[in-house]
Amino acid sequence: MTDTAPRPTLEAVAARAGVSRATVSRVVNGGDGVRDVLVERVRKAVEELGYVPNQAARSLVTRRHDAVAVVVAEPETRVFADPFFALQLRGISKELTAHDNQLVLLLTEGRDDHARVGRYLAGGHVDGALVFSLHLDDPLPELVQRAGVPTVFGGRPGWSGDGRNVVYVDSDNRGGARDAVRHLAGLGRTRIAHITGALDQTSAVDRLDGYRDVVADADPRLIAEADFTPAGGERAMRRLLDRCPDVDAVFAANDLTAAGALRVLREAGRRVPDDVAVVGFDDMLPVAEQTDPPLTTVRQDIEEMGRLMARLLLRDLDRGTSHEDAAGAPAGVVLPTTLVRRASA
Amino acid sequence: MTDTAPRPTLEAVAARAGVSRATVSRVVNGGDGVRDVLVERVRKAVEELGYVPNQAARSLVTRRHDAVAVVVAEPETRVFADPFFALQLRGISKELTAHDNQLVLLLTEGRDDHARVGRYLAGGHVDGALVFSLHLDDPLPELVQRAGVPTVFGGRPGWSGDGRNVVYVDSDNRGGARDAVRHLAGLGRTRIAHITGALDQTSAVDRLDGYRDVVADADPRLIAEADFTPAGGERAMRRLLDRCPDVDAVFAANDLTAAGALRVLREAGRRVPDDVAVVGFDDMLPVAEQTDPPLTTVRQDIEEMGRLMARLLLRDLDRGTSHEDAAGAPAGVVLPTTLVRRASA
DNA sequence: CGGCCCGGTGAGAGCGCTCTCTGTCAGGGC
DNA sequence: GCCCTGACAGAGAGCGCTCTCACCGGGCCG
Repeated sequence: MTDTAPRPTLEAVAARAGVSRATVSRVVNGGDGVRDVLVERVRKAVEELGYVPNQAARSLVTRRHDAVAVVVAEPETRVFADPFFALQLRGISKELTAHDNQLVLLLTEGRDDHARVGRYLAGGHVDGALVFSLHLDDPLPELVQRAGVPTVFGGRPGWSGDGRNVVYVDSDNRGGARDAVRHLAGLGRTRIAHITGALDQTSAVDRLDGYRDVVADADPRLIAEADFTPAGGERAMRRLLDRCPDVDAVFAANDLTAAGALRVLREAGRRVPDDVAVVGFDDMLPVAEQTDPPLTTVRQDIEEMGRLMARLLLRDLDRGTSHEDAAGAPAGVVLPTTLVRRASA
Repeated sequence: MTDTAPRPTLEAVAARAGVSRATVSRVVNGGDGVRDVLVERVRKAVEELGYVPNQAARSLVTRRHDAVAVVVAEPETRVFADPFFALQLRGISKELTAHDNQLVLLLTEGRDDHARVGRYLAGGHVDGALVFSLHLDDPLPELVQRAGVPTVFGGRPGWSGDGRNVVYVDSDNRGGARDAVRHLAGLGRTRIAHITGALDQTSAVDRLDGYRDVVADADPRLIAEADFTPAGGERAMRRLLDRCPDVDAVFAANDLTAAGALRVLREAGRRVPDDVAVVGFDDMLPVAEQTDPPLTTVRQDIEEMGRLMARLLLRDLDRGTSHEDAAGAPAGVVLPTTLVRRASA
């Protein structure tokens, strides 16, 4: 019962339409150079038989798969703790779908898995790859590049790509950080602290750089290193309060960290934003809106990032193995951020 | 330079090893019935040439793809607002990877997209599908079933599957809800309210049923309908406070809703848990741990759900088109939940 | 009026693999 | 010594599609 009726082939459609296989193929693939009468006849036959081309057979000869791999390194990290990834994926999916490409998801689980991913990509199962790799020392980018698959990275990879130009899409972490700190300064704050993210990630480094751009002469004690987690934020805030009791503003590397800081400030009896103003980063909604007070933060258009990554990759694929246009192609695209004002600053 | 060197074929490996294509094929696919000497020779040739089988060619003849589609309906909803989906995906990915299957992600964007998904599944590009569909009236499950692809659903679908047995994996929403309410009762609370989730989703219905199991004679005014959002939780809590000022406990259908309720309670000057105890559902970490006070809630093993879905599907695929074993196969697998005690109840 | 060109069509050769079927050789039973 | 058997190896026929190339006829140029 469940037996799948043998799927109709090109041959079957050709027979029914009274034409050759070649003609059916032409019609199915756009129908250029075929008389309208025949196009119509073929279309009808396709319809009646419920013909769907066999992708495997097609790929075998075209060497195209119309499929793109999305590689996410070490999902145990931050990636999975917030909707960031899901949103990006959605952007990617939309763009790929619009161009009739499939999305093959590859989640890596620890170092051993890298080899598997490398093998898969080198195996030529997909036309290109979209790679998310957070850590500076991650071997994945290089591995992917070596596999010879056209690739676009999500976030600036901490890797220069031995000569080849690395294409990536990132948020303007540095600019966003600058905006956040300037906002704080504009509020008249003079002792502005920064709780960093995990500094083995470019986003954290860039945000720190942005902070420094504005507070060039920052008291080094005003910078506390953390790791993008709430607990890390708490610890950092305690340290900060301890060594600089006069701190009157905090720019946290992300919302989770800011939430932790907020809690410590409340415990310490500091009023937010009156005594200490706080700004986060990400605009991670379930958190930013739920904190007390709601968090002023820097928003990035995450879905658009995903979309752009896909668009960049597809463009590359379209013009073949991105030959000598290295000079012209933009290596990195940086998306703007916006400051979202809520109650915390 | 970027030109991919022509990938070695079976033929090439055969030539190098001095055997026939058939023998290489046998070795690559397990190597049964081939003398050890030859196996070794072939292995060496494969290694030296860096041979990777062409999946397209293989699929063409085996009609197997070793790929599974994961279909997520309408990611605009709750699915994408929390790490739920990401965790499930991770479980699925782990299981699929362990069995050398690829994960093709299909996100649907509105109704029109259903057709696309149906076409894709019917097109025989994947061996099976894992489908997440939240809403009772979602046409997707039926569509997928009609496509004739072996399928496992995530969450109990609100659809009986005209005769065929629908396989799904779900959390014990009803049992978890019972535990939550019993916990509240055990605390001596007598006016226990329930803020429901969106009742067009089976999870919300099941949780409501669980509540009713324990508070059989519940005052109907103690039940306030919401929609799984924080804002909905706020509104529901206000209504509750309004019509039953003597409420001394609240079981919210999820953590987000509970967070909203918490805020309204604080505004209203009710102390939690002293005046009103609150329990959530999901144990959605960024929220449950950040609320004030931290939320007592019902945890579900989300990653395991994903894993189990994949396992069930692969089992089905292994024994061919799940023929007449309908009677024996379990239609639904329900995973247990556990109550996580924090400060709110 | 003959040769040419050109849009439109069909024939056929693979793409790289699997799998059946045939062939071979060694060993054992009679 | 002959035949049968069993364990391996190889030959070859496709899987369903694309794409090149040959072919055919009609309009056009000379």
